[in-house]
Amino acid sequence: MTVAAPAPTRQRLLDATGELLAEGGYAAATVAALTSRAGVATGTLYRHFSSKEELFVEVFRNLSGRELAAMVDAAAGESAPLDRLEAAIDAFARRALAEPRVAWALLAEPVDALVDAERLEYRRRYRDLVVDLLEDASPALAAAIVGGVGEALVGPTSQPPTSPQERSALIAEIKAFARRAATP
Amino acid sequence: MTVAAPAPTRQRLLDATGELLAEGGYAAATVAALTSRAGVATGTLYRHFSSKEELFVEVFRNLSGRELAAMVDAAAGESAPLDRLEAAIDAFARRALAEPRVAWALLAEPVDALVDAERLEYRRRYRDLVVDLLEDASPALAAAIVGGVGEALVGPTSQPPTSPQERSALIAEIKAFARRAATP
DNA sequence: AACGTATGTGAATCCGGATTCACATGGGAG
DNA sequence: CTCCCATGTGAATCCGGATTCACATACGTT
Repeated sequence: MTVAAPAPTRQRLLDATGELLAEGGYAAATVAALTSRAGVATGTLYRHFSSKEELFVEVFRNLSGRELAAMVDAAAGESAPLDRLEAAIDAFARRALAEPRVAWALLAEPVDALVDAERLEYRRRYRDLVVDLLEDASPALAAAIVGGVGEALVGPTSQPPTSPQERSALIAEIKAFARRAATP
Repeated sequence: MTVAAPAPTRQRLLDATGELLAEGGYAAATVAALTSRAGVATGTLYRHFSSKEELFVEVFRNLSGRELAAMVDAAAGESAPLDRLEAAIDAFARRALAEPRVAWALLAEPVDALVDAERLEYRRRYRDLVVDLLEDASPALAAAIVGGVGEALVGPTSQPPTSPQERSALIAEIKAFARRAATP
């Protein structure tokens, strides 16, 4: 007796939106484009979500949750605080470089108010994760580490994706940065 | 010989936009609002700028240039690389905390494409300034330092403005962070 | 004075994309 | 068999803010 099993259509809308996001960011995910990719009419969106924004929020939440989980997971394998931080950053960096468009959409790309609020929430979680991994680091320091990793990786000044070697070098450098910053 | 001529219209438009920006961000600076504050009709904007975006770009450029200049200036008083970095960050942080709305508008607030491009440019300059102050630090490290300082100061996770003491403590913590991160 | 150019005006218009709604359709309940 | 509700459709509509443009006005030039 499955209660509220998500209608296939609903899931197709979520999937289509995620795909469009990964390809061309929020700008590419218009109602016309995403309903068409999901194989439904525009009006159908509103049978499952009260607005486009709400659909976006759900997609955003799913994607962000996955990233956070991957970091927590990676950190679980280590026991020393600095090693945990490094493991989490390693996971984050690898994933971000593998799917740069998604990373950009989650961390920095301009969107509407509701999604922005959601992003705020997730930034806080990243920060709190760092506070946690380092066993009660100050929030400001944790924020600086999160911001530093983010900027170096997907910030507007970061170089476009690199060759495998350069990629490894970048990740190593970012981890070294974080370790120094976190070392009292 | 004109004496104390009233600010020309073009300048009044720039000023009005800057004020609105400092008060309510880009969202508050609609064409209707800013022309009204400047005391002219909407159409007048287009006698001096080819579009609203261009007006914004000019305002943005002025404000950002001022910030960058303040940092360069502050750094000029020091001779050791780490001291120069610290002085520049100190100047940046004090100004950002004094005018948080402006700092947010310059560093992070979502806007349109043209302004975004300008912001990109200025982020690079901040980064390059750090590369320079540290005498050829790697761009990635410089970006991480810039990102870290920015996030801790005006990022979405940073606490709202604090009391004078808390403010000093935050600045001190950020400087310490940058110093550690920049120390080989 | 007559003309030309720069500047100002603001209601009308445009514009792109989200949202609505009158009209299907299908399948389960009574 | 009929009714009802959930779901689907897509053209029409709405919406908010930027942009245009026909009509002043001021002032310098000839």
